[in-house]
Amino acid sequence: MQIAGQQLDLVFSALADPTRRAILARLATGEATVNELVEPFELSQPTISKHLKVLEGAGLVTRGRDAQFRPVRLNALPLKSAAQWIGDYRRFWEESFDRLDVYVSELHRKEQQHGRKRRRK
Amino acid sequence: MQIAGQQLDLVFSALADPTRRAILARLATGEATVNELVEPFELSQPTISKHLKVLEGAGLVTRGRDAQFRPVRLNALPLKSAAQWIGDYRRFWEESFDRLDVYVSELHRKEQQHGRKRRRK
DNA sequence: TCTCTATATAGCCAATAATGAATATAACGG
DNA sequence: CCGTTATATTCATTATTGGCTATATAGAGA
Repeated sequence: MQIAGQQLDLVFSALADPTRRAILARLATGEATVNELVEPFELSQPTISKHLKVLEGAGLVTRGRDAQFRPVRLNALPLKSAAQWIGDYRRFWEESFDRLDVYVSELHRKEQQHGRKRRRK
Repeated sequence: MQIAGQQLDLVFSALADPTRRAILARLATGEATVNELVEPFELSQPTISKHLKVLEGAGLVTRGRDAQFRPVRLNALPLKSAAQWIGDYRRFWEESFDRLDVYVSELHRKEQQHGRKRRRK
């Protein structure tokens, strides 16, 4: 989990920034140069380059080379792992399972209350 | 996107830590007290409490009250938004679309090369 | 009330991350 | 070779994070 988890660390933390998510959204419409990615934002070019480095570190984009251009391309594969991880929790948000779960575990908790108090360190 | 995006910021950055993901995994088996969550880790209780605060801030867990216990419960709903966001990219990782896409956009890029050079600031 | 137990808060530290300004590199066009 | 464009790197600054220890609070139970 530590070894495989590192990939998830990188992906999730890359996704935790709205600028980076916007960059990915833009790349979903096709590859772009750095300057094309700078334009829509009020951020400086170095700032965007840095965000791109983070995305690249997470494997979410790849860079090409074309003269002085370094076209940026979406690579969605790491999102698959993220989607799979989250997918394991789908049953917890689907159906009105949520409230039922709360209710059941509430009962369970109350049943265990006595045991809990007895728990030794 | 900024307003709705903040929720995603919180969720993704909460998920970006392996300890917090492990806590969620544990909670998927049922609610737990703070001390029960501390045990499996080599981390101090305050550290776990801090992680719980982050998870709570992202809406991923809720806290109850039961005497001196503050049972922690999974709330997977925010994961739904995260799953939806990621889901928009599914088509990019499914099929062997990836390599094809790269190839196509490579061609496209080369076709546009001349136009790119002419681009004015 | 006194003493456990469970949990939270505060304060501190080291490591990392984000931001902006300035500069460097790299490749084209002439 | 020169000038221009595209992008990266460097620095300095500041903010955030994750961990710790020590202490505080809150409730149970004797």
